[in-house]
Amino acid sequence: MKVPRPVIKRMPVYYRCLERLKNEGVKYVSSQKLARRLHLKDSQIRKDLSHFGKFGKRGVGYEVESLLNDITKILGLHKQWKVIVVGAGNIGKAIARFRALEKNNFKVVAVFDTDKRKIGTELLPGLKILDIANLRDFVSRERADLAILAVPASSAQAVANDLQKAGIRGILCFAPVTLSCAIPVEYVDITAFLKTLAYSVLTEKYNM
Amino acid sequence: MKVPRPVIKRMPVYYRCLERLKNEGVKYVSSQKLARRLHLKDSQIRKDLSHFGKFGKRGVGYEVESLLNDITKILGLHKQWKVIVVGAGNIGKAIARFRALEKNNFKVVAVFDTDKRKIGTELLPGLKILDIANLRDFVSRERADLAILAVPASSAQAVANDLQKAGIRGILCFAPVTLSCAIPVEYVDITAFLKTLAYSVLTEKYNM
DNA sequence: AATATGTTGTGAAAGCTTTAACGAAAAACG
DNA sequence: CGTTTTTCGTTAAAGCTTTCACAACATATT
Repeated sequence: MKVPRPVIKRMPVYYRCLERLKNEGVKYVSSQKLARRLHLKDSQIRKDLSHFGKFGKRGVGYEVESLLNDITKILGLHKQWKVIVVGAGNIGKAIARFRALEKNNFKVVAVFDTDKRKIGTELLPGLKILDIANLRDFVSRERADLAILAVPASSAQAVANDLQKAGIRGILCFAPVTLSCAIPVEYVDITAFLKTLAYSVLTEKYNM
Repeated sequence: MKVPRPVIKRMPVYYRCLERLKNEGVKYVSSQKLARRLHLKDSQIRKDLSHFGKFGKRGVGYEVESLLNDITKILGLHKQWKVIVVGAGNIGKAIARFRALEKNNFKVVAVFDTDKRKIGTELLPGLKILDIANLRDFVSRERADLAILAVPASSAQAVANDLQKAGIRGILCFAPVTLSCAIPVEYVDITAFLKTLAYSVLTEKYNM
């Protein structure tokens, strides 16, 4: 039975909130307390979780650590995902060096670029920029799971095609394009977020 | 009359598609052709645009350049937005140097950090990292519009409070937290996107 | 042991978004 | 010049998501 996309988009939000509660030493939390922290309705949190099972205890709430474990399993974060970064521009390099990925069990195993001057550069100990010509070989040999696509819009579709042929299972696309792919794709268009934000600022009650 | 959020999130997608069509020299485009490019329904595109006015010509379609101009106005991209970046870690630096922002009329006017070793460093010609102690002064003096928040989760709310007091009008938050703010906030949690993607990969038909 | 308080999971209702369907307008064509 | 083709803008229907409301259970209290 298919889980609605809005629910799936909220699961990582629950995850990070529970992680924080765990660090704060909180043992139990109710849907109401979670809702207050996240600016959501308690009923929504309960309904969301109900798509995956029964995790709470009536009269008590949810055990923080155990719910966190359950969500970890739901999102597939209990095993490590092998991630490659394609494109070593500003964004690509930043993502490759970004420690939060590894903390969340996403391991960047390689970075690729076309630029001869960049190839060979070491971004982190043991993480050199590789020639994009070796992309397909690498992906199929190393069985990489996910690709972070940080190349110019003009080459994004071509790279996506290669990635698919090489057996990549999902793409996180930073290029400002809509891809045609048979595998799951998530889009992160940073300027699009700013545009949405600009619109919100202009149409806010007190600014009109 | 309020425009639904899903519509607003699609406007930048139309924008970038029209920009591309314009570069390709296309003069007119129908909702059907746009829909095919974007993997949407033509009726959705027409309905979306109808929230803002009438832009098409029956039997013909939309004039690419004029629709692009109209969407530019709708999103408020005809005037330049002054943007500051708070946090000069991997993400903050990458965003500050990211050329696509300026191309879309978002001008990064300052970058802030707490780290004494970073303060004074020049990220781009004329763009030095400033001391976060000067954040409030700078924002109110220079009338910055938007802030890109790329600080650790633990300090994000405190910085957001300062930004609000200083008169910032919107926040693009890369920190993995839910902020409590009276101004518009957009969230870009990169690890959350990867988590959503991981879930999609696991639940795809052909992987189950 | 009975009562009070708190909280989940869920079925039904309300609210919202997408899709379909079609009249109206514009151009193309014979 | 009338007919055909194309495509928009819009109304209504279908589909989806959120919220409400409450029974069922759990614990605490007297």
